[in-house]
Amino acid sequence: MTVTLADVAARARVSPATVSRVLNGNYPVAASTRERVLRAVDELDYVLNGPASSLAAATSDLVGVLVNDIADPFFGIMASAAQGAIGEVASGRAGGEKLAVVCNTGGSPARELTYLTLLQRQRAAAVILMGGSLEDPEHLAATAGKLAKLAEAGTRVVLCGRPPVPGDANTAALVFDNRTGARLLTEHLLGLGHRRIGYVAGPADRTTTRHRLEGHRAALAAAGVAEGPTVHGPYDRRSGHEATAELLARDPDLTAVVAANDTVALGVCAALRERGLSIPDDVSVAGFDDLPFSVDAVPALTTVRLPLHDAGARAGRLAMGAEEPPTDGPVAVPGELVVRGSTAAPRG
Amino acid sequence: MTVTLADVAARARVSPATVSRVLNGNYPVAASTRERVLRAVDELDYVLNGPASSLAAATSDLVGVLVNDIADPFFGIMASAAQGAIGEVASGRAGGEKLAVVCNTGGSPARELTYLTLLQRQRAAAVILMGGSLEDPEHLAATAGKLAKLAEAGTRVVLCGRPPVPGDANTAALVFDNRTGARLLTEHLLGLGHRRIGYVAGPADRTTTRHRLEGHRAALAAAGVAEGPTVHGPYDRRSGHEATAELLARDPDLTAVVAANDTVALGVCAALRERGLSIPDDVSVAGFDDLPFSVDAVPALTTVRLPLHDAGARAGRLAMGAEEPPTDGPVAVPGELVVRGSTAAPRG
DNA sequence: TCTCAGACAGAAAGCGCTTTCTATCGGGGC
DNA sequence: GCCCCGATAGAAAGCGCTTTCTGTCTGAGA
Repeated sequence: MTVTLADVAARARVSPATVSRVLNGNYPVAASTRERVLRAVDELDYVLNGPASSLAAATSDLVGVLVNDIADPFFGIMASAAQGAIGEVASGRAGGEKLAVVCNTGGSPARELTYLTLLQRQRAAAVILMGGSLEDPEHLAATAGKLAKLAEAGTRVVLCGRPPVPGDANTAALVFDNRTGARLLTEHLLGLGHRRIGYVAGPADRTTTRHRLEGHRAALAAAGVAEGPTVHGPYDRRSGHEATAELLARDPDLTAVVAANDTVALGVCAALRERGLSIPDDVSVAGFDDLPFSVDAVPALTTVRLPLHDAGARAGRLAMGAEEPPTDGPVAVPGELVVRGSTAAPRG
Repeated sequence: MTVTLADVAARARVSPATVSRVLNGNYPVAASTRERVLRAVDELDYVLNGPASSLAAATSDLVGVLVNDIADPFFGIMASAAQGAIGEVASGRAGGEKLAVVCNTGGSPARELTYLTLLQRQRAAAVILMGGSLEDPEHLAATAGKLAKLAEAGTRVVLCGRPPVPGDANTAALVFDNRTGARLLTEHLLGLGHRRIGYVAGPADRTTTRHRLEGHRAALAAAGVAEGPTVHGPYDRRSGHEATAELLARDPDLTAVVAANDTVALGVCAALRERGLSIPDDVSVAGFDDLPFSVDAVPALTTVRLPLHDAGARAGRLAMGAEEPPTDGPVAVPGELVVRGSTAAPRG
């Protein structure tokens, strides 16, 4: 029925071992033999049996990329960059074709663990975890345990945009400097003269949420300005939309709103407009991430640009072992303040 | 080193066969035995060896979802829905845990084929191809061949938003009715009184592009209105931005622009604004897909809503065999015209 | 009491590949 | 002319699981 290595070997009049060696290219094979084998492979339309190969070699060519929300371009961009980098590295290695796949956890710790187990089952070559994590100690411990098991089994683990596991110095980590980015953003607002700043934060128990909030508060504290109202919600536009009403109810004299990210900011803008408030004349709005649509918002969004593409690509290379991770802790990826039309000095 | 089935068997004082049966739940095992096995699994922290299992069973628990661009929410939403549905169906079956993974082809035919081969290697349980395909006969034939091979090997193949392979009646297919959607949209514009309508199309050789363009032209033809300028480009905002200049150069008196999709429409809006043209007073703009950000554009985008989530979920169920595909051709998924602020009657 | 069906459990044969460990074959060095 | 080495190729032993084929044992029916 299906063509096997043995069939190819028979056709090429060599042993299965030789065919395997030709296909994996890690053992000297005479050019003429190689050619004969390759021809047989072609003629028989042979496709390697992945599971058999993985079983025998005790490793597979799967690389898993876990993301919190695949429908969010924030993750899409990073994942895409990682896949691209992985493909690029793989194409330069004989028989190194990797199956880079992205798994959508939907932000659920349970699904994250499930995916990790599934990848562990497959003896994945590498796993990249993208995006902030839940700060629940139990889940953190469970994840750390899984990652340790994976690493132990030879799977390369890379964190991208997620704080390193404490005490685990040997998994590569890329972390966005959310704190500094948020601080710069709030400083910008303070510099414009804003003193009543509302904040629409992400889910309360996520690292990203906390870090951005901390940066925001640090800026406020440094300037001696009191913290305005803060509302937590998911990282989506609806959250921004709903939170705005709450923010305004708590402080009707708000002159600026900082959102957890650009998507949320869009919701904030919509809600503000619905109430007849103009941006930035009545209220300034700022986002975070600088996703592609942010420049097209009206007015264009002031935000903090994160080098999503670069970070994803780097994570991909790290996962392929094509780049050495720094030995002294995680790589800090800085964000860059991008000032656009959605922020301005508050009305006289 | 690593714990194997045999270790678990030894610990539970049963044969490996029994452990396997407990884990796969498809053979009667006494409750007490089952419990003993499960405990052993737990105590030893056993993780099934996927490759070994797949090899022996000649099938794996991988489900591949191929998308053209993972950074585009259009695909993200569908992929997310599909993964969700797959997870849901899987959780209802003992040992039916599936590893739903999304693969990003970047619209490249070569990568599409590569992924298909990789998935074939893994003996994937199912493959879902999302989004329109290239219309190159050679690539079409290559893809059709691969899909036939996959189906033959027992992999379930589902097309979502991609026209069925001619002559292949047994792979399930969900197709968006892009033609009708596009026709409705252009009819809406015509109804408002527009007679000079520019069109920013997607890449020339894609099915989606062609179908939308055909619907647009059909509406024009039915109304006896001459076709305005048309420019092709990728499905991104930049394309819309650049195409707008071209469109305006070809016909400075354009009163409306139809874009290939919402993302492109955003680019069109930006370009129009940069030239000091107001939307919809000077020029009406329409998109397609109704992605989440479209309602937040200013003005909100008139577009054609595609039930991306539903379609993705359905594709997922089809891939799991949890829903029977219709025997009489593909399922046509209709789009719904959504009229918002970006379109209005042309100026006097 | 004896038989037999039904419910479980075990033995063992692979699944298709990788990878040591062994040949085998020409040559160059002495 | 002999020995040893480098370059290739083959033999064969698994990798860890699934599954068919056989039991074994229990209780119901006769």
